[in-house]
Amino acid sequence: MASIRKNPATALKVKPTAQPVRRRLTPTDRERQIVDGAIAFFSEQGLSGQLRDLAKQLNITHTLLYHYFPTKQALIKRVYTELFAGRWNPQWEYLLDDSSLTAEVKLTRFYSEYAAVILKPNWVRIFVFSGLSDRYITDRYFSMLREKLFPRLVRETRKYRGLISRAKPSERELELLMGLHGSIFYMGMRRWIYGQTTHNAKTLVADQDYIRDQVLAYLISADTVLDTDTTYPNCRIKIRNSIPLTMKDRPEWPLH
Amino acid sequence: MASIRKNPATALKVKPTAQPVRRRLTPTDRERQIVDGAIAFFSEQGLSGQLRDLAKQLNITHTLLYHYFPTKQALIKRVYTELFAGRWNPQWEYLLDDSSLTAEVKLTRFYSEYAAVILKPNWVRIFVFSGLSDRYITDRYFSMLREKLFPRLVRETRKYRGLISRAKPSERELELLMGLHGSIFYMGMRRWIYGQTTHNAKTLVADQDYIRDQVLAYLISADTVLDTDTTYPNCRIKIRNSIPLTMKDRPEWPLH
DNA sequence: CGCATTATTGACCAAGCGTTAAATTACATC
DNA sequence: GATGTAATTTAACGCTTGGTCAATAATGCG
Repeated sequence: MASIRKNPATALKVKPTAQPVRRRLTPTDRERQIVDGAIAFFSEQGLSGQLRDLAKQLNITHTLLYHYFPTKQALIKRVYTELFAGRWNPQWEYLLDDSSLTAEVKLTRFYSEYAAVILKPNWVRIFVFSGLSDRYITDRYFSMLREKLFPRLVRETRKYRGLISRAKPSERELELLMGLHGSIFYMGMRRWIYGQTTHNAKTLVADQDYIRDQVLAYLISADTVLDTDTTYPNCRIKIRNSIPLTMKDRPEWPLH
Repeated sequence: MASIRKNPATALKVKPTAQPVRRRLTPTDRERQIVDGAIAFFSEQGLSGQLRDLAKQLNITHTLLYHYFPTKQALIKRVYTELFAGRWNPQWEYLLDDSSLTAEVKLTRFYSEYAAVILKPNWVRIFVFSGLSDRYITDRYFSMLREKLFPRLVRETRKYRGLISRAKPSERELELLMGLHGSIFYMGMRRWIYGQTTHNAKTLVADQDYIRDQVLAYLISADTVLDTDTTYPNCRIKIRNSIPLTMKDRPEWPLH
């Protein structure tokens, strides 16, 4: 009896009859079920998914949703906070501040753990859905990254390059860093938005190798690329003049 | 008279009165106007944007859309082909095959031109919209890239590294390459989905510098990183054992 | 058991959707 | 200027949407 109340979901599964006599959960359980269901539902259907479909998926009527959330927006906002807020691990900041570790180790370790948290279908899809609509979550999230993450990464990159500047990160340093950050987020894009790679047991291991590659690529190139000038407009990197960027001077090739 | 028929749009603009007596375009012009408007509209509102709003934006009734496109899906499909098909420049393949240019030059030049084509709000947003919905366009597009672009880039990367292998690109080579590709696409994400950077006159120039940085970062690191093993599962890169990837062994830090 | 509480539901609404068909009206041609 | 063609609009349908509210029934408690 008590077990039924504590875990109604499993209690239901032992009754395979088609009769849907599954009602009156405790408010806490029902709300939990709704939020979890909403996360899965919206990440699949997008934020414009219909409440009736979500309710059907939960085996309840859509009106019950309004008993727990006054409006659809409120439910979405709840999904946001549930999925994004509180998933930032404060220990990451201490990890990146740990002076006993090298930059390679810190960046690789951080991005491995970070990727394990964010590279999930719900996270990636709802994040992008938000970016495409009102940017409610993306705006908040990036301001958090700009405050807590990017400065630390730039600092570590400088340390790796042998610099000890405390100056504000230059546009160029940040842009190069966004290359690393983007290349890792792009893993999630390919996997959960473009549906390209299959996610099997070996994936997690391969992810760490991939991330290490990308981190090393970033650090190595930061050492080389950034050692020329500080800002883009006056970039004097030597290859600049050797690469004609327009196609005008290229002769007409025969087409297929 | 004839000029009015040939370019009704401009003829309308000289009449600033609020009276909307702008009707009866030639079918070609109207269809053109609808398609262009739909591209702008759907990239803004998403593919679930309402036809009535699109029509209002075009100063026509939404039913007129059905005179030119039998269904909304047909209009969307038209937007797809208009926006993505035919924007791949065949000359890019010749550029990448040109044996008189170095890999740095070719990759930088290619990605600069490529970015100028795809890093536009319509392109990026509709592309991602498609990936989130039925993947109609993204599937086709990536299979095109896999056929025409990625093999060439891997080949050039090998040439840059001093290799002359004609072997099928390894998973690791491709993954590292996706880092480059993703870092450039991520420019579009940040700009047109996250709405982060403002697009001013200097942006195009800065883009080229950014792309050059990313290409160099990729090539430099490919030379270093890939010079260890060929596949991820057996990667023997020395840093591997020196980076403990889990946080378990890290002592508990004091939280804020 | 009986009662009060409240989780849950069914019926309903107004607005908005894609879509269709018929009615209008702008224009080319004679 | 009259006429036929067809571009365009008006009107309307059936359906779905987010949201409301009174009615219902499952549960805890005395």
